[in-house]
This record gives sequence, structure tokens and C-alpha cells, in this order.
Amino acid sequence: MPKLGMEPIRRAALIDATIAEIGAAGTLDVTVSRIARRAGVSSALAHHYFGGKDDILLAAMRHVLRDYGREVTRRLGRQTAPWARLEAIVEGSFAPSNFRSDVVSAWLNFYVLALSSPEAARLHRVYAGRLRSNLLSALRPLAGDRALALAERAAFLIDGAYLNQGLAPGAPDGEAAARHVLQALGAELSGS
Amino acid sequence: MPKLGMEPIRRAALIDATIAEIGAAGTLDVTVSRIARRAGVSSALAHHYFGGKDDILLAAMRHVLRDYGREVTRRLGRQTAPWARLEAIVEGSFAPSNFRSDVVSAWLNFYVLALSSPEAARLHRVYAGRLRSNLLSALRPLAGDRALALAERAAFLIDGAYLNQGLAPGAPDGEAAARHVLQALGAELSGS
DNA sequence: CTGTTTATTGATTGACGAGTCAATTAAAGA
DNA sequence: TCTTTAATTGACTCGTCAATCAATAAACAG
Repeated sequence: MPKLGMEPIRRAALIDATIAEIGAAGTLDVTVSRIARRAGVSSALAHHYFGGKDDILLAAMRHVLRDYGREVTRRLGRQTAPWARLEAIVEGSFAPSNFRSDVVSAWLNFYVLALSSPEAARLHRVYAGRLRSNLLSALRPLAGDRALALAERAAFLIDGAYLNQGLAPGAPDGEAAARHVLQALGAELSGS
Repeated sequence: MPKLGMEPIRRAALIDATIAEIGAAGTLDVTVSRIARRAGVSSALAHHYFGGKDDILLAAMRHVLRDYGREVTRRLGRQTAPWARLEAIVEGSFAPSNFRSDVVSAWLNFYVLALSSPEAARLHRVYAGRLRSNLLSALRPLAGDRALALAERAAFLIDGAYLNQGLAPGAPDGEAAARHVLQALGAELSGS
């Protein structure tokens, strides 16, 4: 019973299913059939709309990255003071929608995918570049020429927190992670 | 032409080949055949000594973790002053033998493997626990009751540096990473 | 109505890869 | 010398899975 205009709905459902499936399995070794089943369609349809498994994976990665960027950008839009902008970046990074355990699990898998897939590597570079650029512009007024090094450390802290929260047993706690990172940055800034 | 006592030699060669293969491919999706070929034996022999692919992977993970631990422990043995012990931990973490690009690539893959393999998760917990315990004992005299939070941040920084160096283009620079982490910790400690 | 386009799937193909096994060679021991 | 044991492999089996395709059904255009 084909209704028209299904494409965007199916795509979205398949992408959500992909993230959920990867999150549940903890690996990219998920079959197209399982993803499709979770989305309520046949595996043939997944191929029809995406072309191949790689394309599905990359679409899911783009989706995660876009959600992440949206969350940060939204918070950043309202702030002008440097420290407030820093808070916006960090808190956006650990916002509940990004920091759900299946999303973090998928995130880690996409991170590692960048080691073997050029397109995934490109997406990762875009993310990493934007994060550093955001951090740098917020830190410049606060830290002057130490801003570059501080931005790098902040990026390390954020990624490290993701990695550890992703592997820690129990539900991840974004608030605690954000507090950690901000406290570390605050301490480094005050001790100038 | 079977010589006796080949087992340890073959095991070692297969483990090295596994790390090299994973490092080169950037994924755990490497075939037993390729690993065996690199080690100069047949795939049947790999199964003979290890049992299955999972066992090979876990053996390689243990090997990486053991090398890491050795490097840290060796440096730690000579030091008694708190800050020197901290340096030992951090510098050991980024020692050239641990921080070769194929090893880091394998490391990241093993990290993610812990999301789906209980045994890999156990190994990771052991590593994470020991790292924190080492950091904590070095930081306690320097930071008192802030030591716990600081140890956590240091762990985030180290893992974050691994993650970023692993994905950065070009050869990883362990010295720079170590300096980064130590400088961050020093700044936090001085601004008490 | 009729033909075209969109949505959808069941069935099939083809490849690839983990794990098994029987057979071979040579060293060690009796 | 005979036999037991370790080392080693080529060939084979069995599943699984990505990808394809032909077929069906509904909406829509003219």
C-alpha cells in the first residue's frame, strides 16, 4: 500500500534504527537486515534508498554530527561573554540528546570508522576543526596566546570524557562530565 | 620440517601480526588468513594455537595492555617524589613503543571492542582501574581531597590525546602529547 | 481508463571467511 | 627401528550477508 512521499520518512527511520542498532550491538558489525527490521521495512528497501551499507553508516554518522552541532550552535547563539560561550560549547557537547548511551556508543564506533573510511575521516575532521575553532574563539579573550594550547586540551578532555563515559558501566552522566571539563578549564585559567 | 618448541614463537608472531594488520586496516575486520599470512603461517595454524578469531584478538589486546603497563611500571619504579611519579605515568603512557601509529590504531579498536565483548570490557576495566589508582597515589600528596577529581581529568586527557593522535594525520608525537598533559596538570595544581 | 511513476518485498545470487579435518613431515623417545 | 607426539597445511564445509532483480500494488497524470 504505497503512499507517496515516503522517502524522507524511511530515510529518517532507517538512520535512527542504524544508531539504535549500533548502540545496542556496540559495533558496526550490524546487518542491513537488522537495521531494516528495526525500522519496520525490508532490507531491500534500505538498499533502495541508500545504495549500500557504507552509505547507511555514513548517513548515520552525519546525522549524529549534525545533531551535535545543532545543540552547540543553539546554546552558542545566545551568548556573547567568553566564559559563557565556553560553557555553551561544553554543555552542548554533553547535552542529553547527544549523550544518550546508544548515541555515544555509535559515536565511538564512527570515530574508529574514520581510521578506515576516507569519507568518515573527512566528517571527523570537520567536527574536530569546528570544535577547535569554537573553543579557540571563546578562549582567545580569556587566555591570549595560551588559547591554542588550552583549546587543544579542552578538546582532549571532551573526547576523553566521551570515551570513558561510553565505556563506563551504568547510564552516562552528561552534567557531571560537563562540570568536570569546565572546572578543569576554570582552574587553568585562574592560575595564569 | 617441524622443529619443536615452536608454540611461543608462533604465538608471538601471530600477535604481532594481528596488531600490525589491525593497525594497517584500521579496523578489527581483518581476516585470520591475512594475519596468518603476515606471520608467515597458514590460517589453520592460527586456529590451532588460539582456537578462534576472538581469542587472537583478545590475546593481542592483552599484549598491548601488558606492554603499556610495563612501560609505566618501569618508569615508576625509580621515582618516589609525587610529581616525578606523575611524570613517569604520563611519559610512560606516551612512550614510543606504545605510541606507534599502528599500536594506537589497534588500541582504539580494542577500546571499542570493549563495547561488545565482555572479556575485552574486563581487560579495559583493569587498565582503567590501574591508571586511576596510579594517578591517585601520585596526586594525593599534591592535591589532597581534589586528587580524585584531578586523577579523573588526567585520565580523560590521556585517553583524549590517544584518540586525537590516533586520528590526526601524520605520525603521532608522544612527547608533545605528554607535555600537553603534564602542563595541564601543573597549571591546575599551581592554581590551588 | 491507461500508462507511468513510486513504494515495496520475497527470493536469489555470489562472495567471502571462520572453523574443521585428514594427511604429511620430522623430531624425540623407547 | 618403531612409535608416539608436535608442527603444519591444503582442501573442504557451512553460514552469513550484501547486493540484485523481477514482480506486485497503489497513487497519479492525461
